[in-house]
Amino acid sequence: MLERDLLVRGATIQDVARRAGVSPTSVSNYLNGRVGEMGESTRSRIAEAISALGYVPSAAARQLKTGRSPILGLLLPTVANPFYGELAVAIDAAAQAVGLRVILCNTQRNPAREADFIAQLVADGVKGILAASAVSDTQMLSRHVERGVAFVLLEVPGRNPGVAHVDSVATDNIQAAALAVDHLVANGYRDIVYATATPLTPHRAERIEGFHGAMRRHGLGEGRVVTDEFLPASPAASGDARLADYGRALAKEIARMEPRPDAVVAMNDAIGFGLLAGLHDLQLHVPNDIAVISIDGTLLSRFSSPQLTAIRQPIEDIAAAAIECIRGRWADRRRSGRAVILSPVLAPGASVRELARRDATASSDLR
Amino acid sequence: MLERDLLVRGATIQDVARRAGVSPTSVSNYLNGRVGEMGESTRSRIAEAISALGYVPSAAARQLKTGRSPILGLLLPTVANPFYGELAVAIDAAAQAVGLRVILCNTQRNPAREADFIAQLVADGVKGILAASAVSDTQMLSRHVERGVAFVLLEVPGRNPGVAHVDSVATDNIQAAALAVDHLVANGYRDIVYATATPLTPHRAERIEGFHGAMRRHGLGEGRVVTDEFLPASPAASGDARLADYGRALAKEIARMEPRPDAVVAMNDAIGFGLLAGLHDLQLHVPNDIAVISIDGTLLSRFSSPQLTAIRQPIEDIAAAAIECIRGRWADRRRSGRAVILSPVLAPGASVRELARRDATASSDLR
DNA sequence: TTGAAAGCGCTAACAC
DNA sequence: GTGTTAGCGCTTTCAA
Repeated sequence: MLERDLLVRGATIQDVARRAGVSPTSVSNYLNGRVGEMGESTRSRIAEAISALGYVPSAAARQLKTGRSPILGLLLPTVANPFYGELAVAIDAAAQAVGLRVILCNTQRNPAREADFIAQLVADGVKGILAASAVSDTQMLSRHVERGVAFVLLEVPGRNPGVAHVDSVATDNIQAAALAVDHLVANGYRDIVYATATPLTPHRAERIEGFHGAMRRHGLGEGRVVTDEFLPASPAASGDARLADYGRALAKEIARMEPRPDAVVAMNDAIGFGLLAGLHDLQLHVPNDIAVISIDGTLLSRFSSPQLTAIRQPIEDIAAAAIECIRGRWADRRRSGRAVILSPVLAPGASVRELARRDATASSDLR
Repeated sequence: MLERDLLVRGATIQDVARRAGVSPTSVSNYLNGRVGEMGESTRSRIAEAISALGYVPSAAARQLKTGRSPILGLLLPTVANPFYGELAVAIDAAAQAVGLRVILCNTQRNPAREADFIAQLVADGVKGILAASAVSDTQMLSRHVERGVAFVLLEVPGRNPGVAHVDSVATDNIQAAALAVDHLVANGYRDIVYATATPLTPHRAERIEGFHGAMRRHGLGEGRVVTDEFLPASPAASGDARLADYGRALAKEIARMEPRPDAVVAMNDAIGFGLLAGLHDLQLHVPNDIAVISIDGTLLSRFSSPQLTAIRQPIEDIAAAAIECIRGRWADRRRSGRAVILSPVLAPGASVRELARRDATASSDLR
């Protein structure tokens, strides 16, 4: 009868204590790793009782008592977008590694959904929120921060979340675009254009800025930017499929330019993808007639033909830094806000012709 | 002082009751929608107090008391795979619609991770788990089911989860492959091959079965299957990128066949994608020289050039059915297990030449 | 080194 | 209609 009860309801810390012939306090100490000053026999009897009863501590009770929760909220536009999908996987893994779980919130870039999600998460007792979807309502943000919720803003443009005690982690967009240009210039390309979609979000604007800066630095002028102002603003949900079509349209525009550029930097993989398709339709060979390099370097860039050369965001590092920020703030709520800016890296593909393929292993062996 | 305390700690149901001049019971009733037999003034005073205090009920306390939790666990291989990404978005939306949240668990198809995730979820008090990653340990499964956790198995091959009181939702794989063949035959293609990757999981085997069946039904013999037995089993994590390369290799094999087939059905979008790339490399035009149709119909299929014609899994319906199953089982733990099999649909693209494009609107108007 | 007891915030009997 | 009360399972002083 009692056995049966335990089976259905689950054993409690009391049951374990009774079976081990100790007090609930000792079991609690055991569970929380305070085994240093505990008798050997006590410890082993507790261990036996726990496994015999199949005891699992109740997270709800623990949370009610401590006010802490091992669950994080992750807000992003949509994991159907491969970039955010990869980011979600990396964050899930980084969270797991330190015993945290992640609630997924696909906001579809809708501020109302975003606010709803945050309210729910807070009601659920979540004490850490990672937001890759721009949190627009800074008042609400700081209200939650006051109440002890740690926020990390991901992929925010600019270097400042604008709210006290909020951290941020982002890839250096300016550097990303610059790296793309550097790679092209290093391989003999000179007439480089930048292909971007509208609207020019701050995020996208930064990449353009990086492009112009790098071109100037190489003494190649400002550099031309190709964009299609006439494309109607796409509904957020289907935005991604649109971007590829859009890249295809941009390919036509680029092919018509006089003189025709010899390389193009794409705002992201989807645009790069579309460019590849469009250039192919126009019988232009990549990379012999024109090179393409894209920013982001998601899984998607591995699917194209030729495989896209890309500037890859360090997704794993972003994830690790974000989790680190959350835990740091839990440890010290009052520490000042920090902005972590990470460097992107070149992910070689086959859409840029390389002058000399340097043999990294050999040269480092020689030194 | 008290004000300040409320700000930091959050108001409780007691605070609300005191401010409204009623008992906690009434507030609880109000919160849980039992407002039918409640005085008008009581109700409005509670509402005022709640908003004045910014009161948010504690999910932990509620869960501790009721044993229920508004959070579901979602196990899948990885949301970096666009198919699972889309599935996750659909499930998140369906869950949101009925006030539930979703914890994301990327198992990478690793049984150990899977078991860990489930143990954690159960410890968190989660009472509903959706698993698109095959749950192999049926003993563990039924143990949790005994304790009141509702399970829904997603995309399981075959019609039977094999555990009592467990539901399943899946697309009809046999029908999916058959639909692909039907569409090709209806458009004049006869010599059709099926391109698949190894290992032949039950899931993949069903699609092959559907292919053979449809070919026979059309009097076209068994139909040939192309596969590359020599490809080493790929590590789960990078499996997706590999599949595209694999499709590219299969294209060569298909081009070499005597006689050369005029159409190919791809096991999934990634393979279809690779085929497109490989056929392009071989100077074969799609769909003029050879048609390609893929199964799944994810966002990915919209990115290719030409856009892939695909048999699309009804992802939104899968999500809705899954959430429905969970709630149904919560309502009646003892109801018998059910298997929901959903039909896929044709998603037209440009990789199959269509004999006659029928004008659906016109014909339906005439009838 | 271990135990007793209070209470986290909520819900659900059960009184009034 | 509304209020009183007893826990849900855990952690954490404080005592022994």
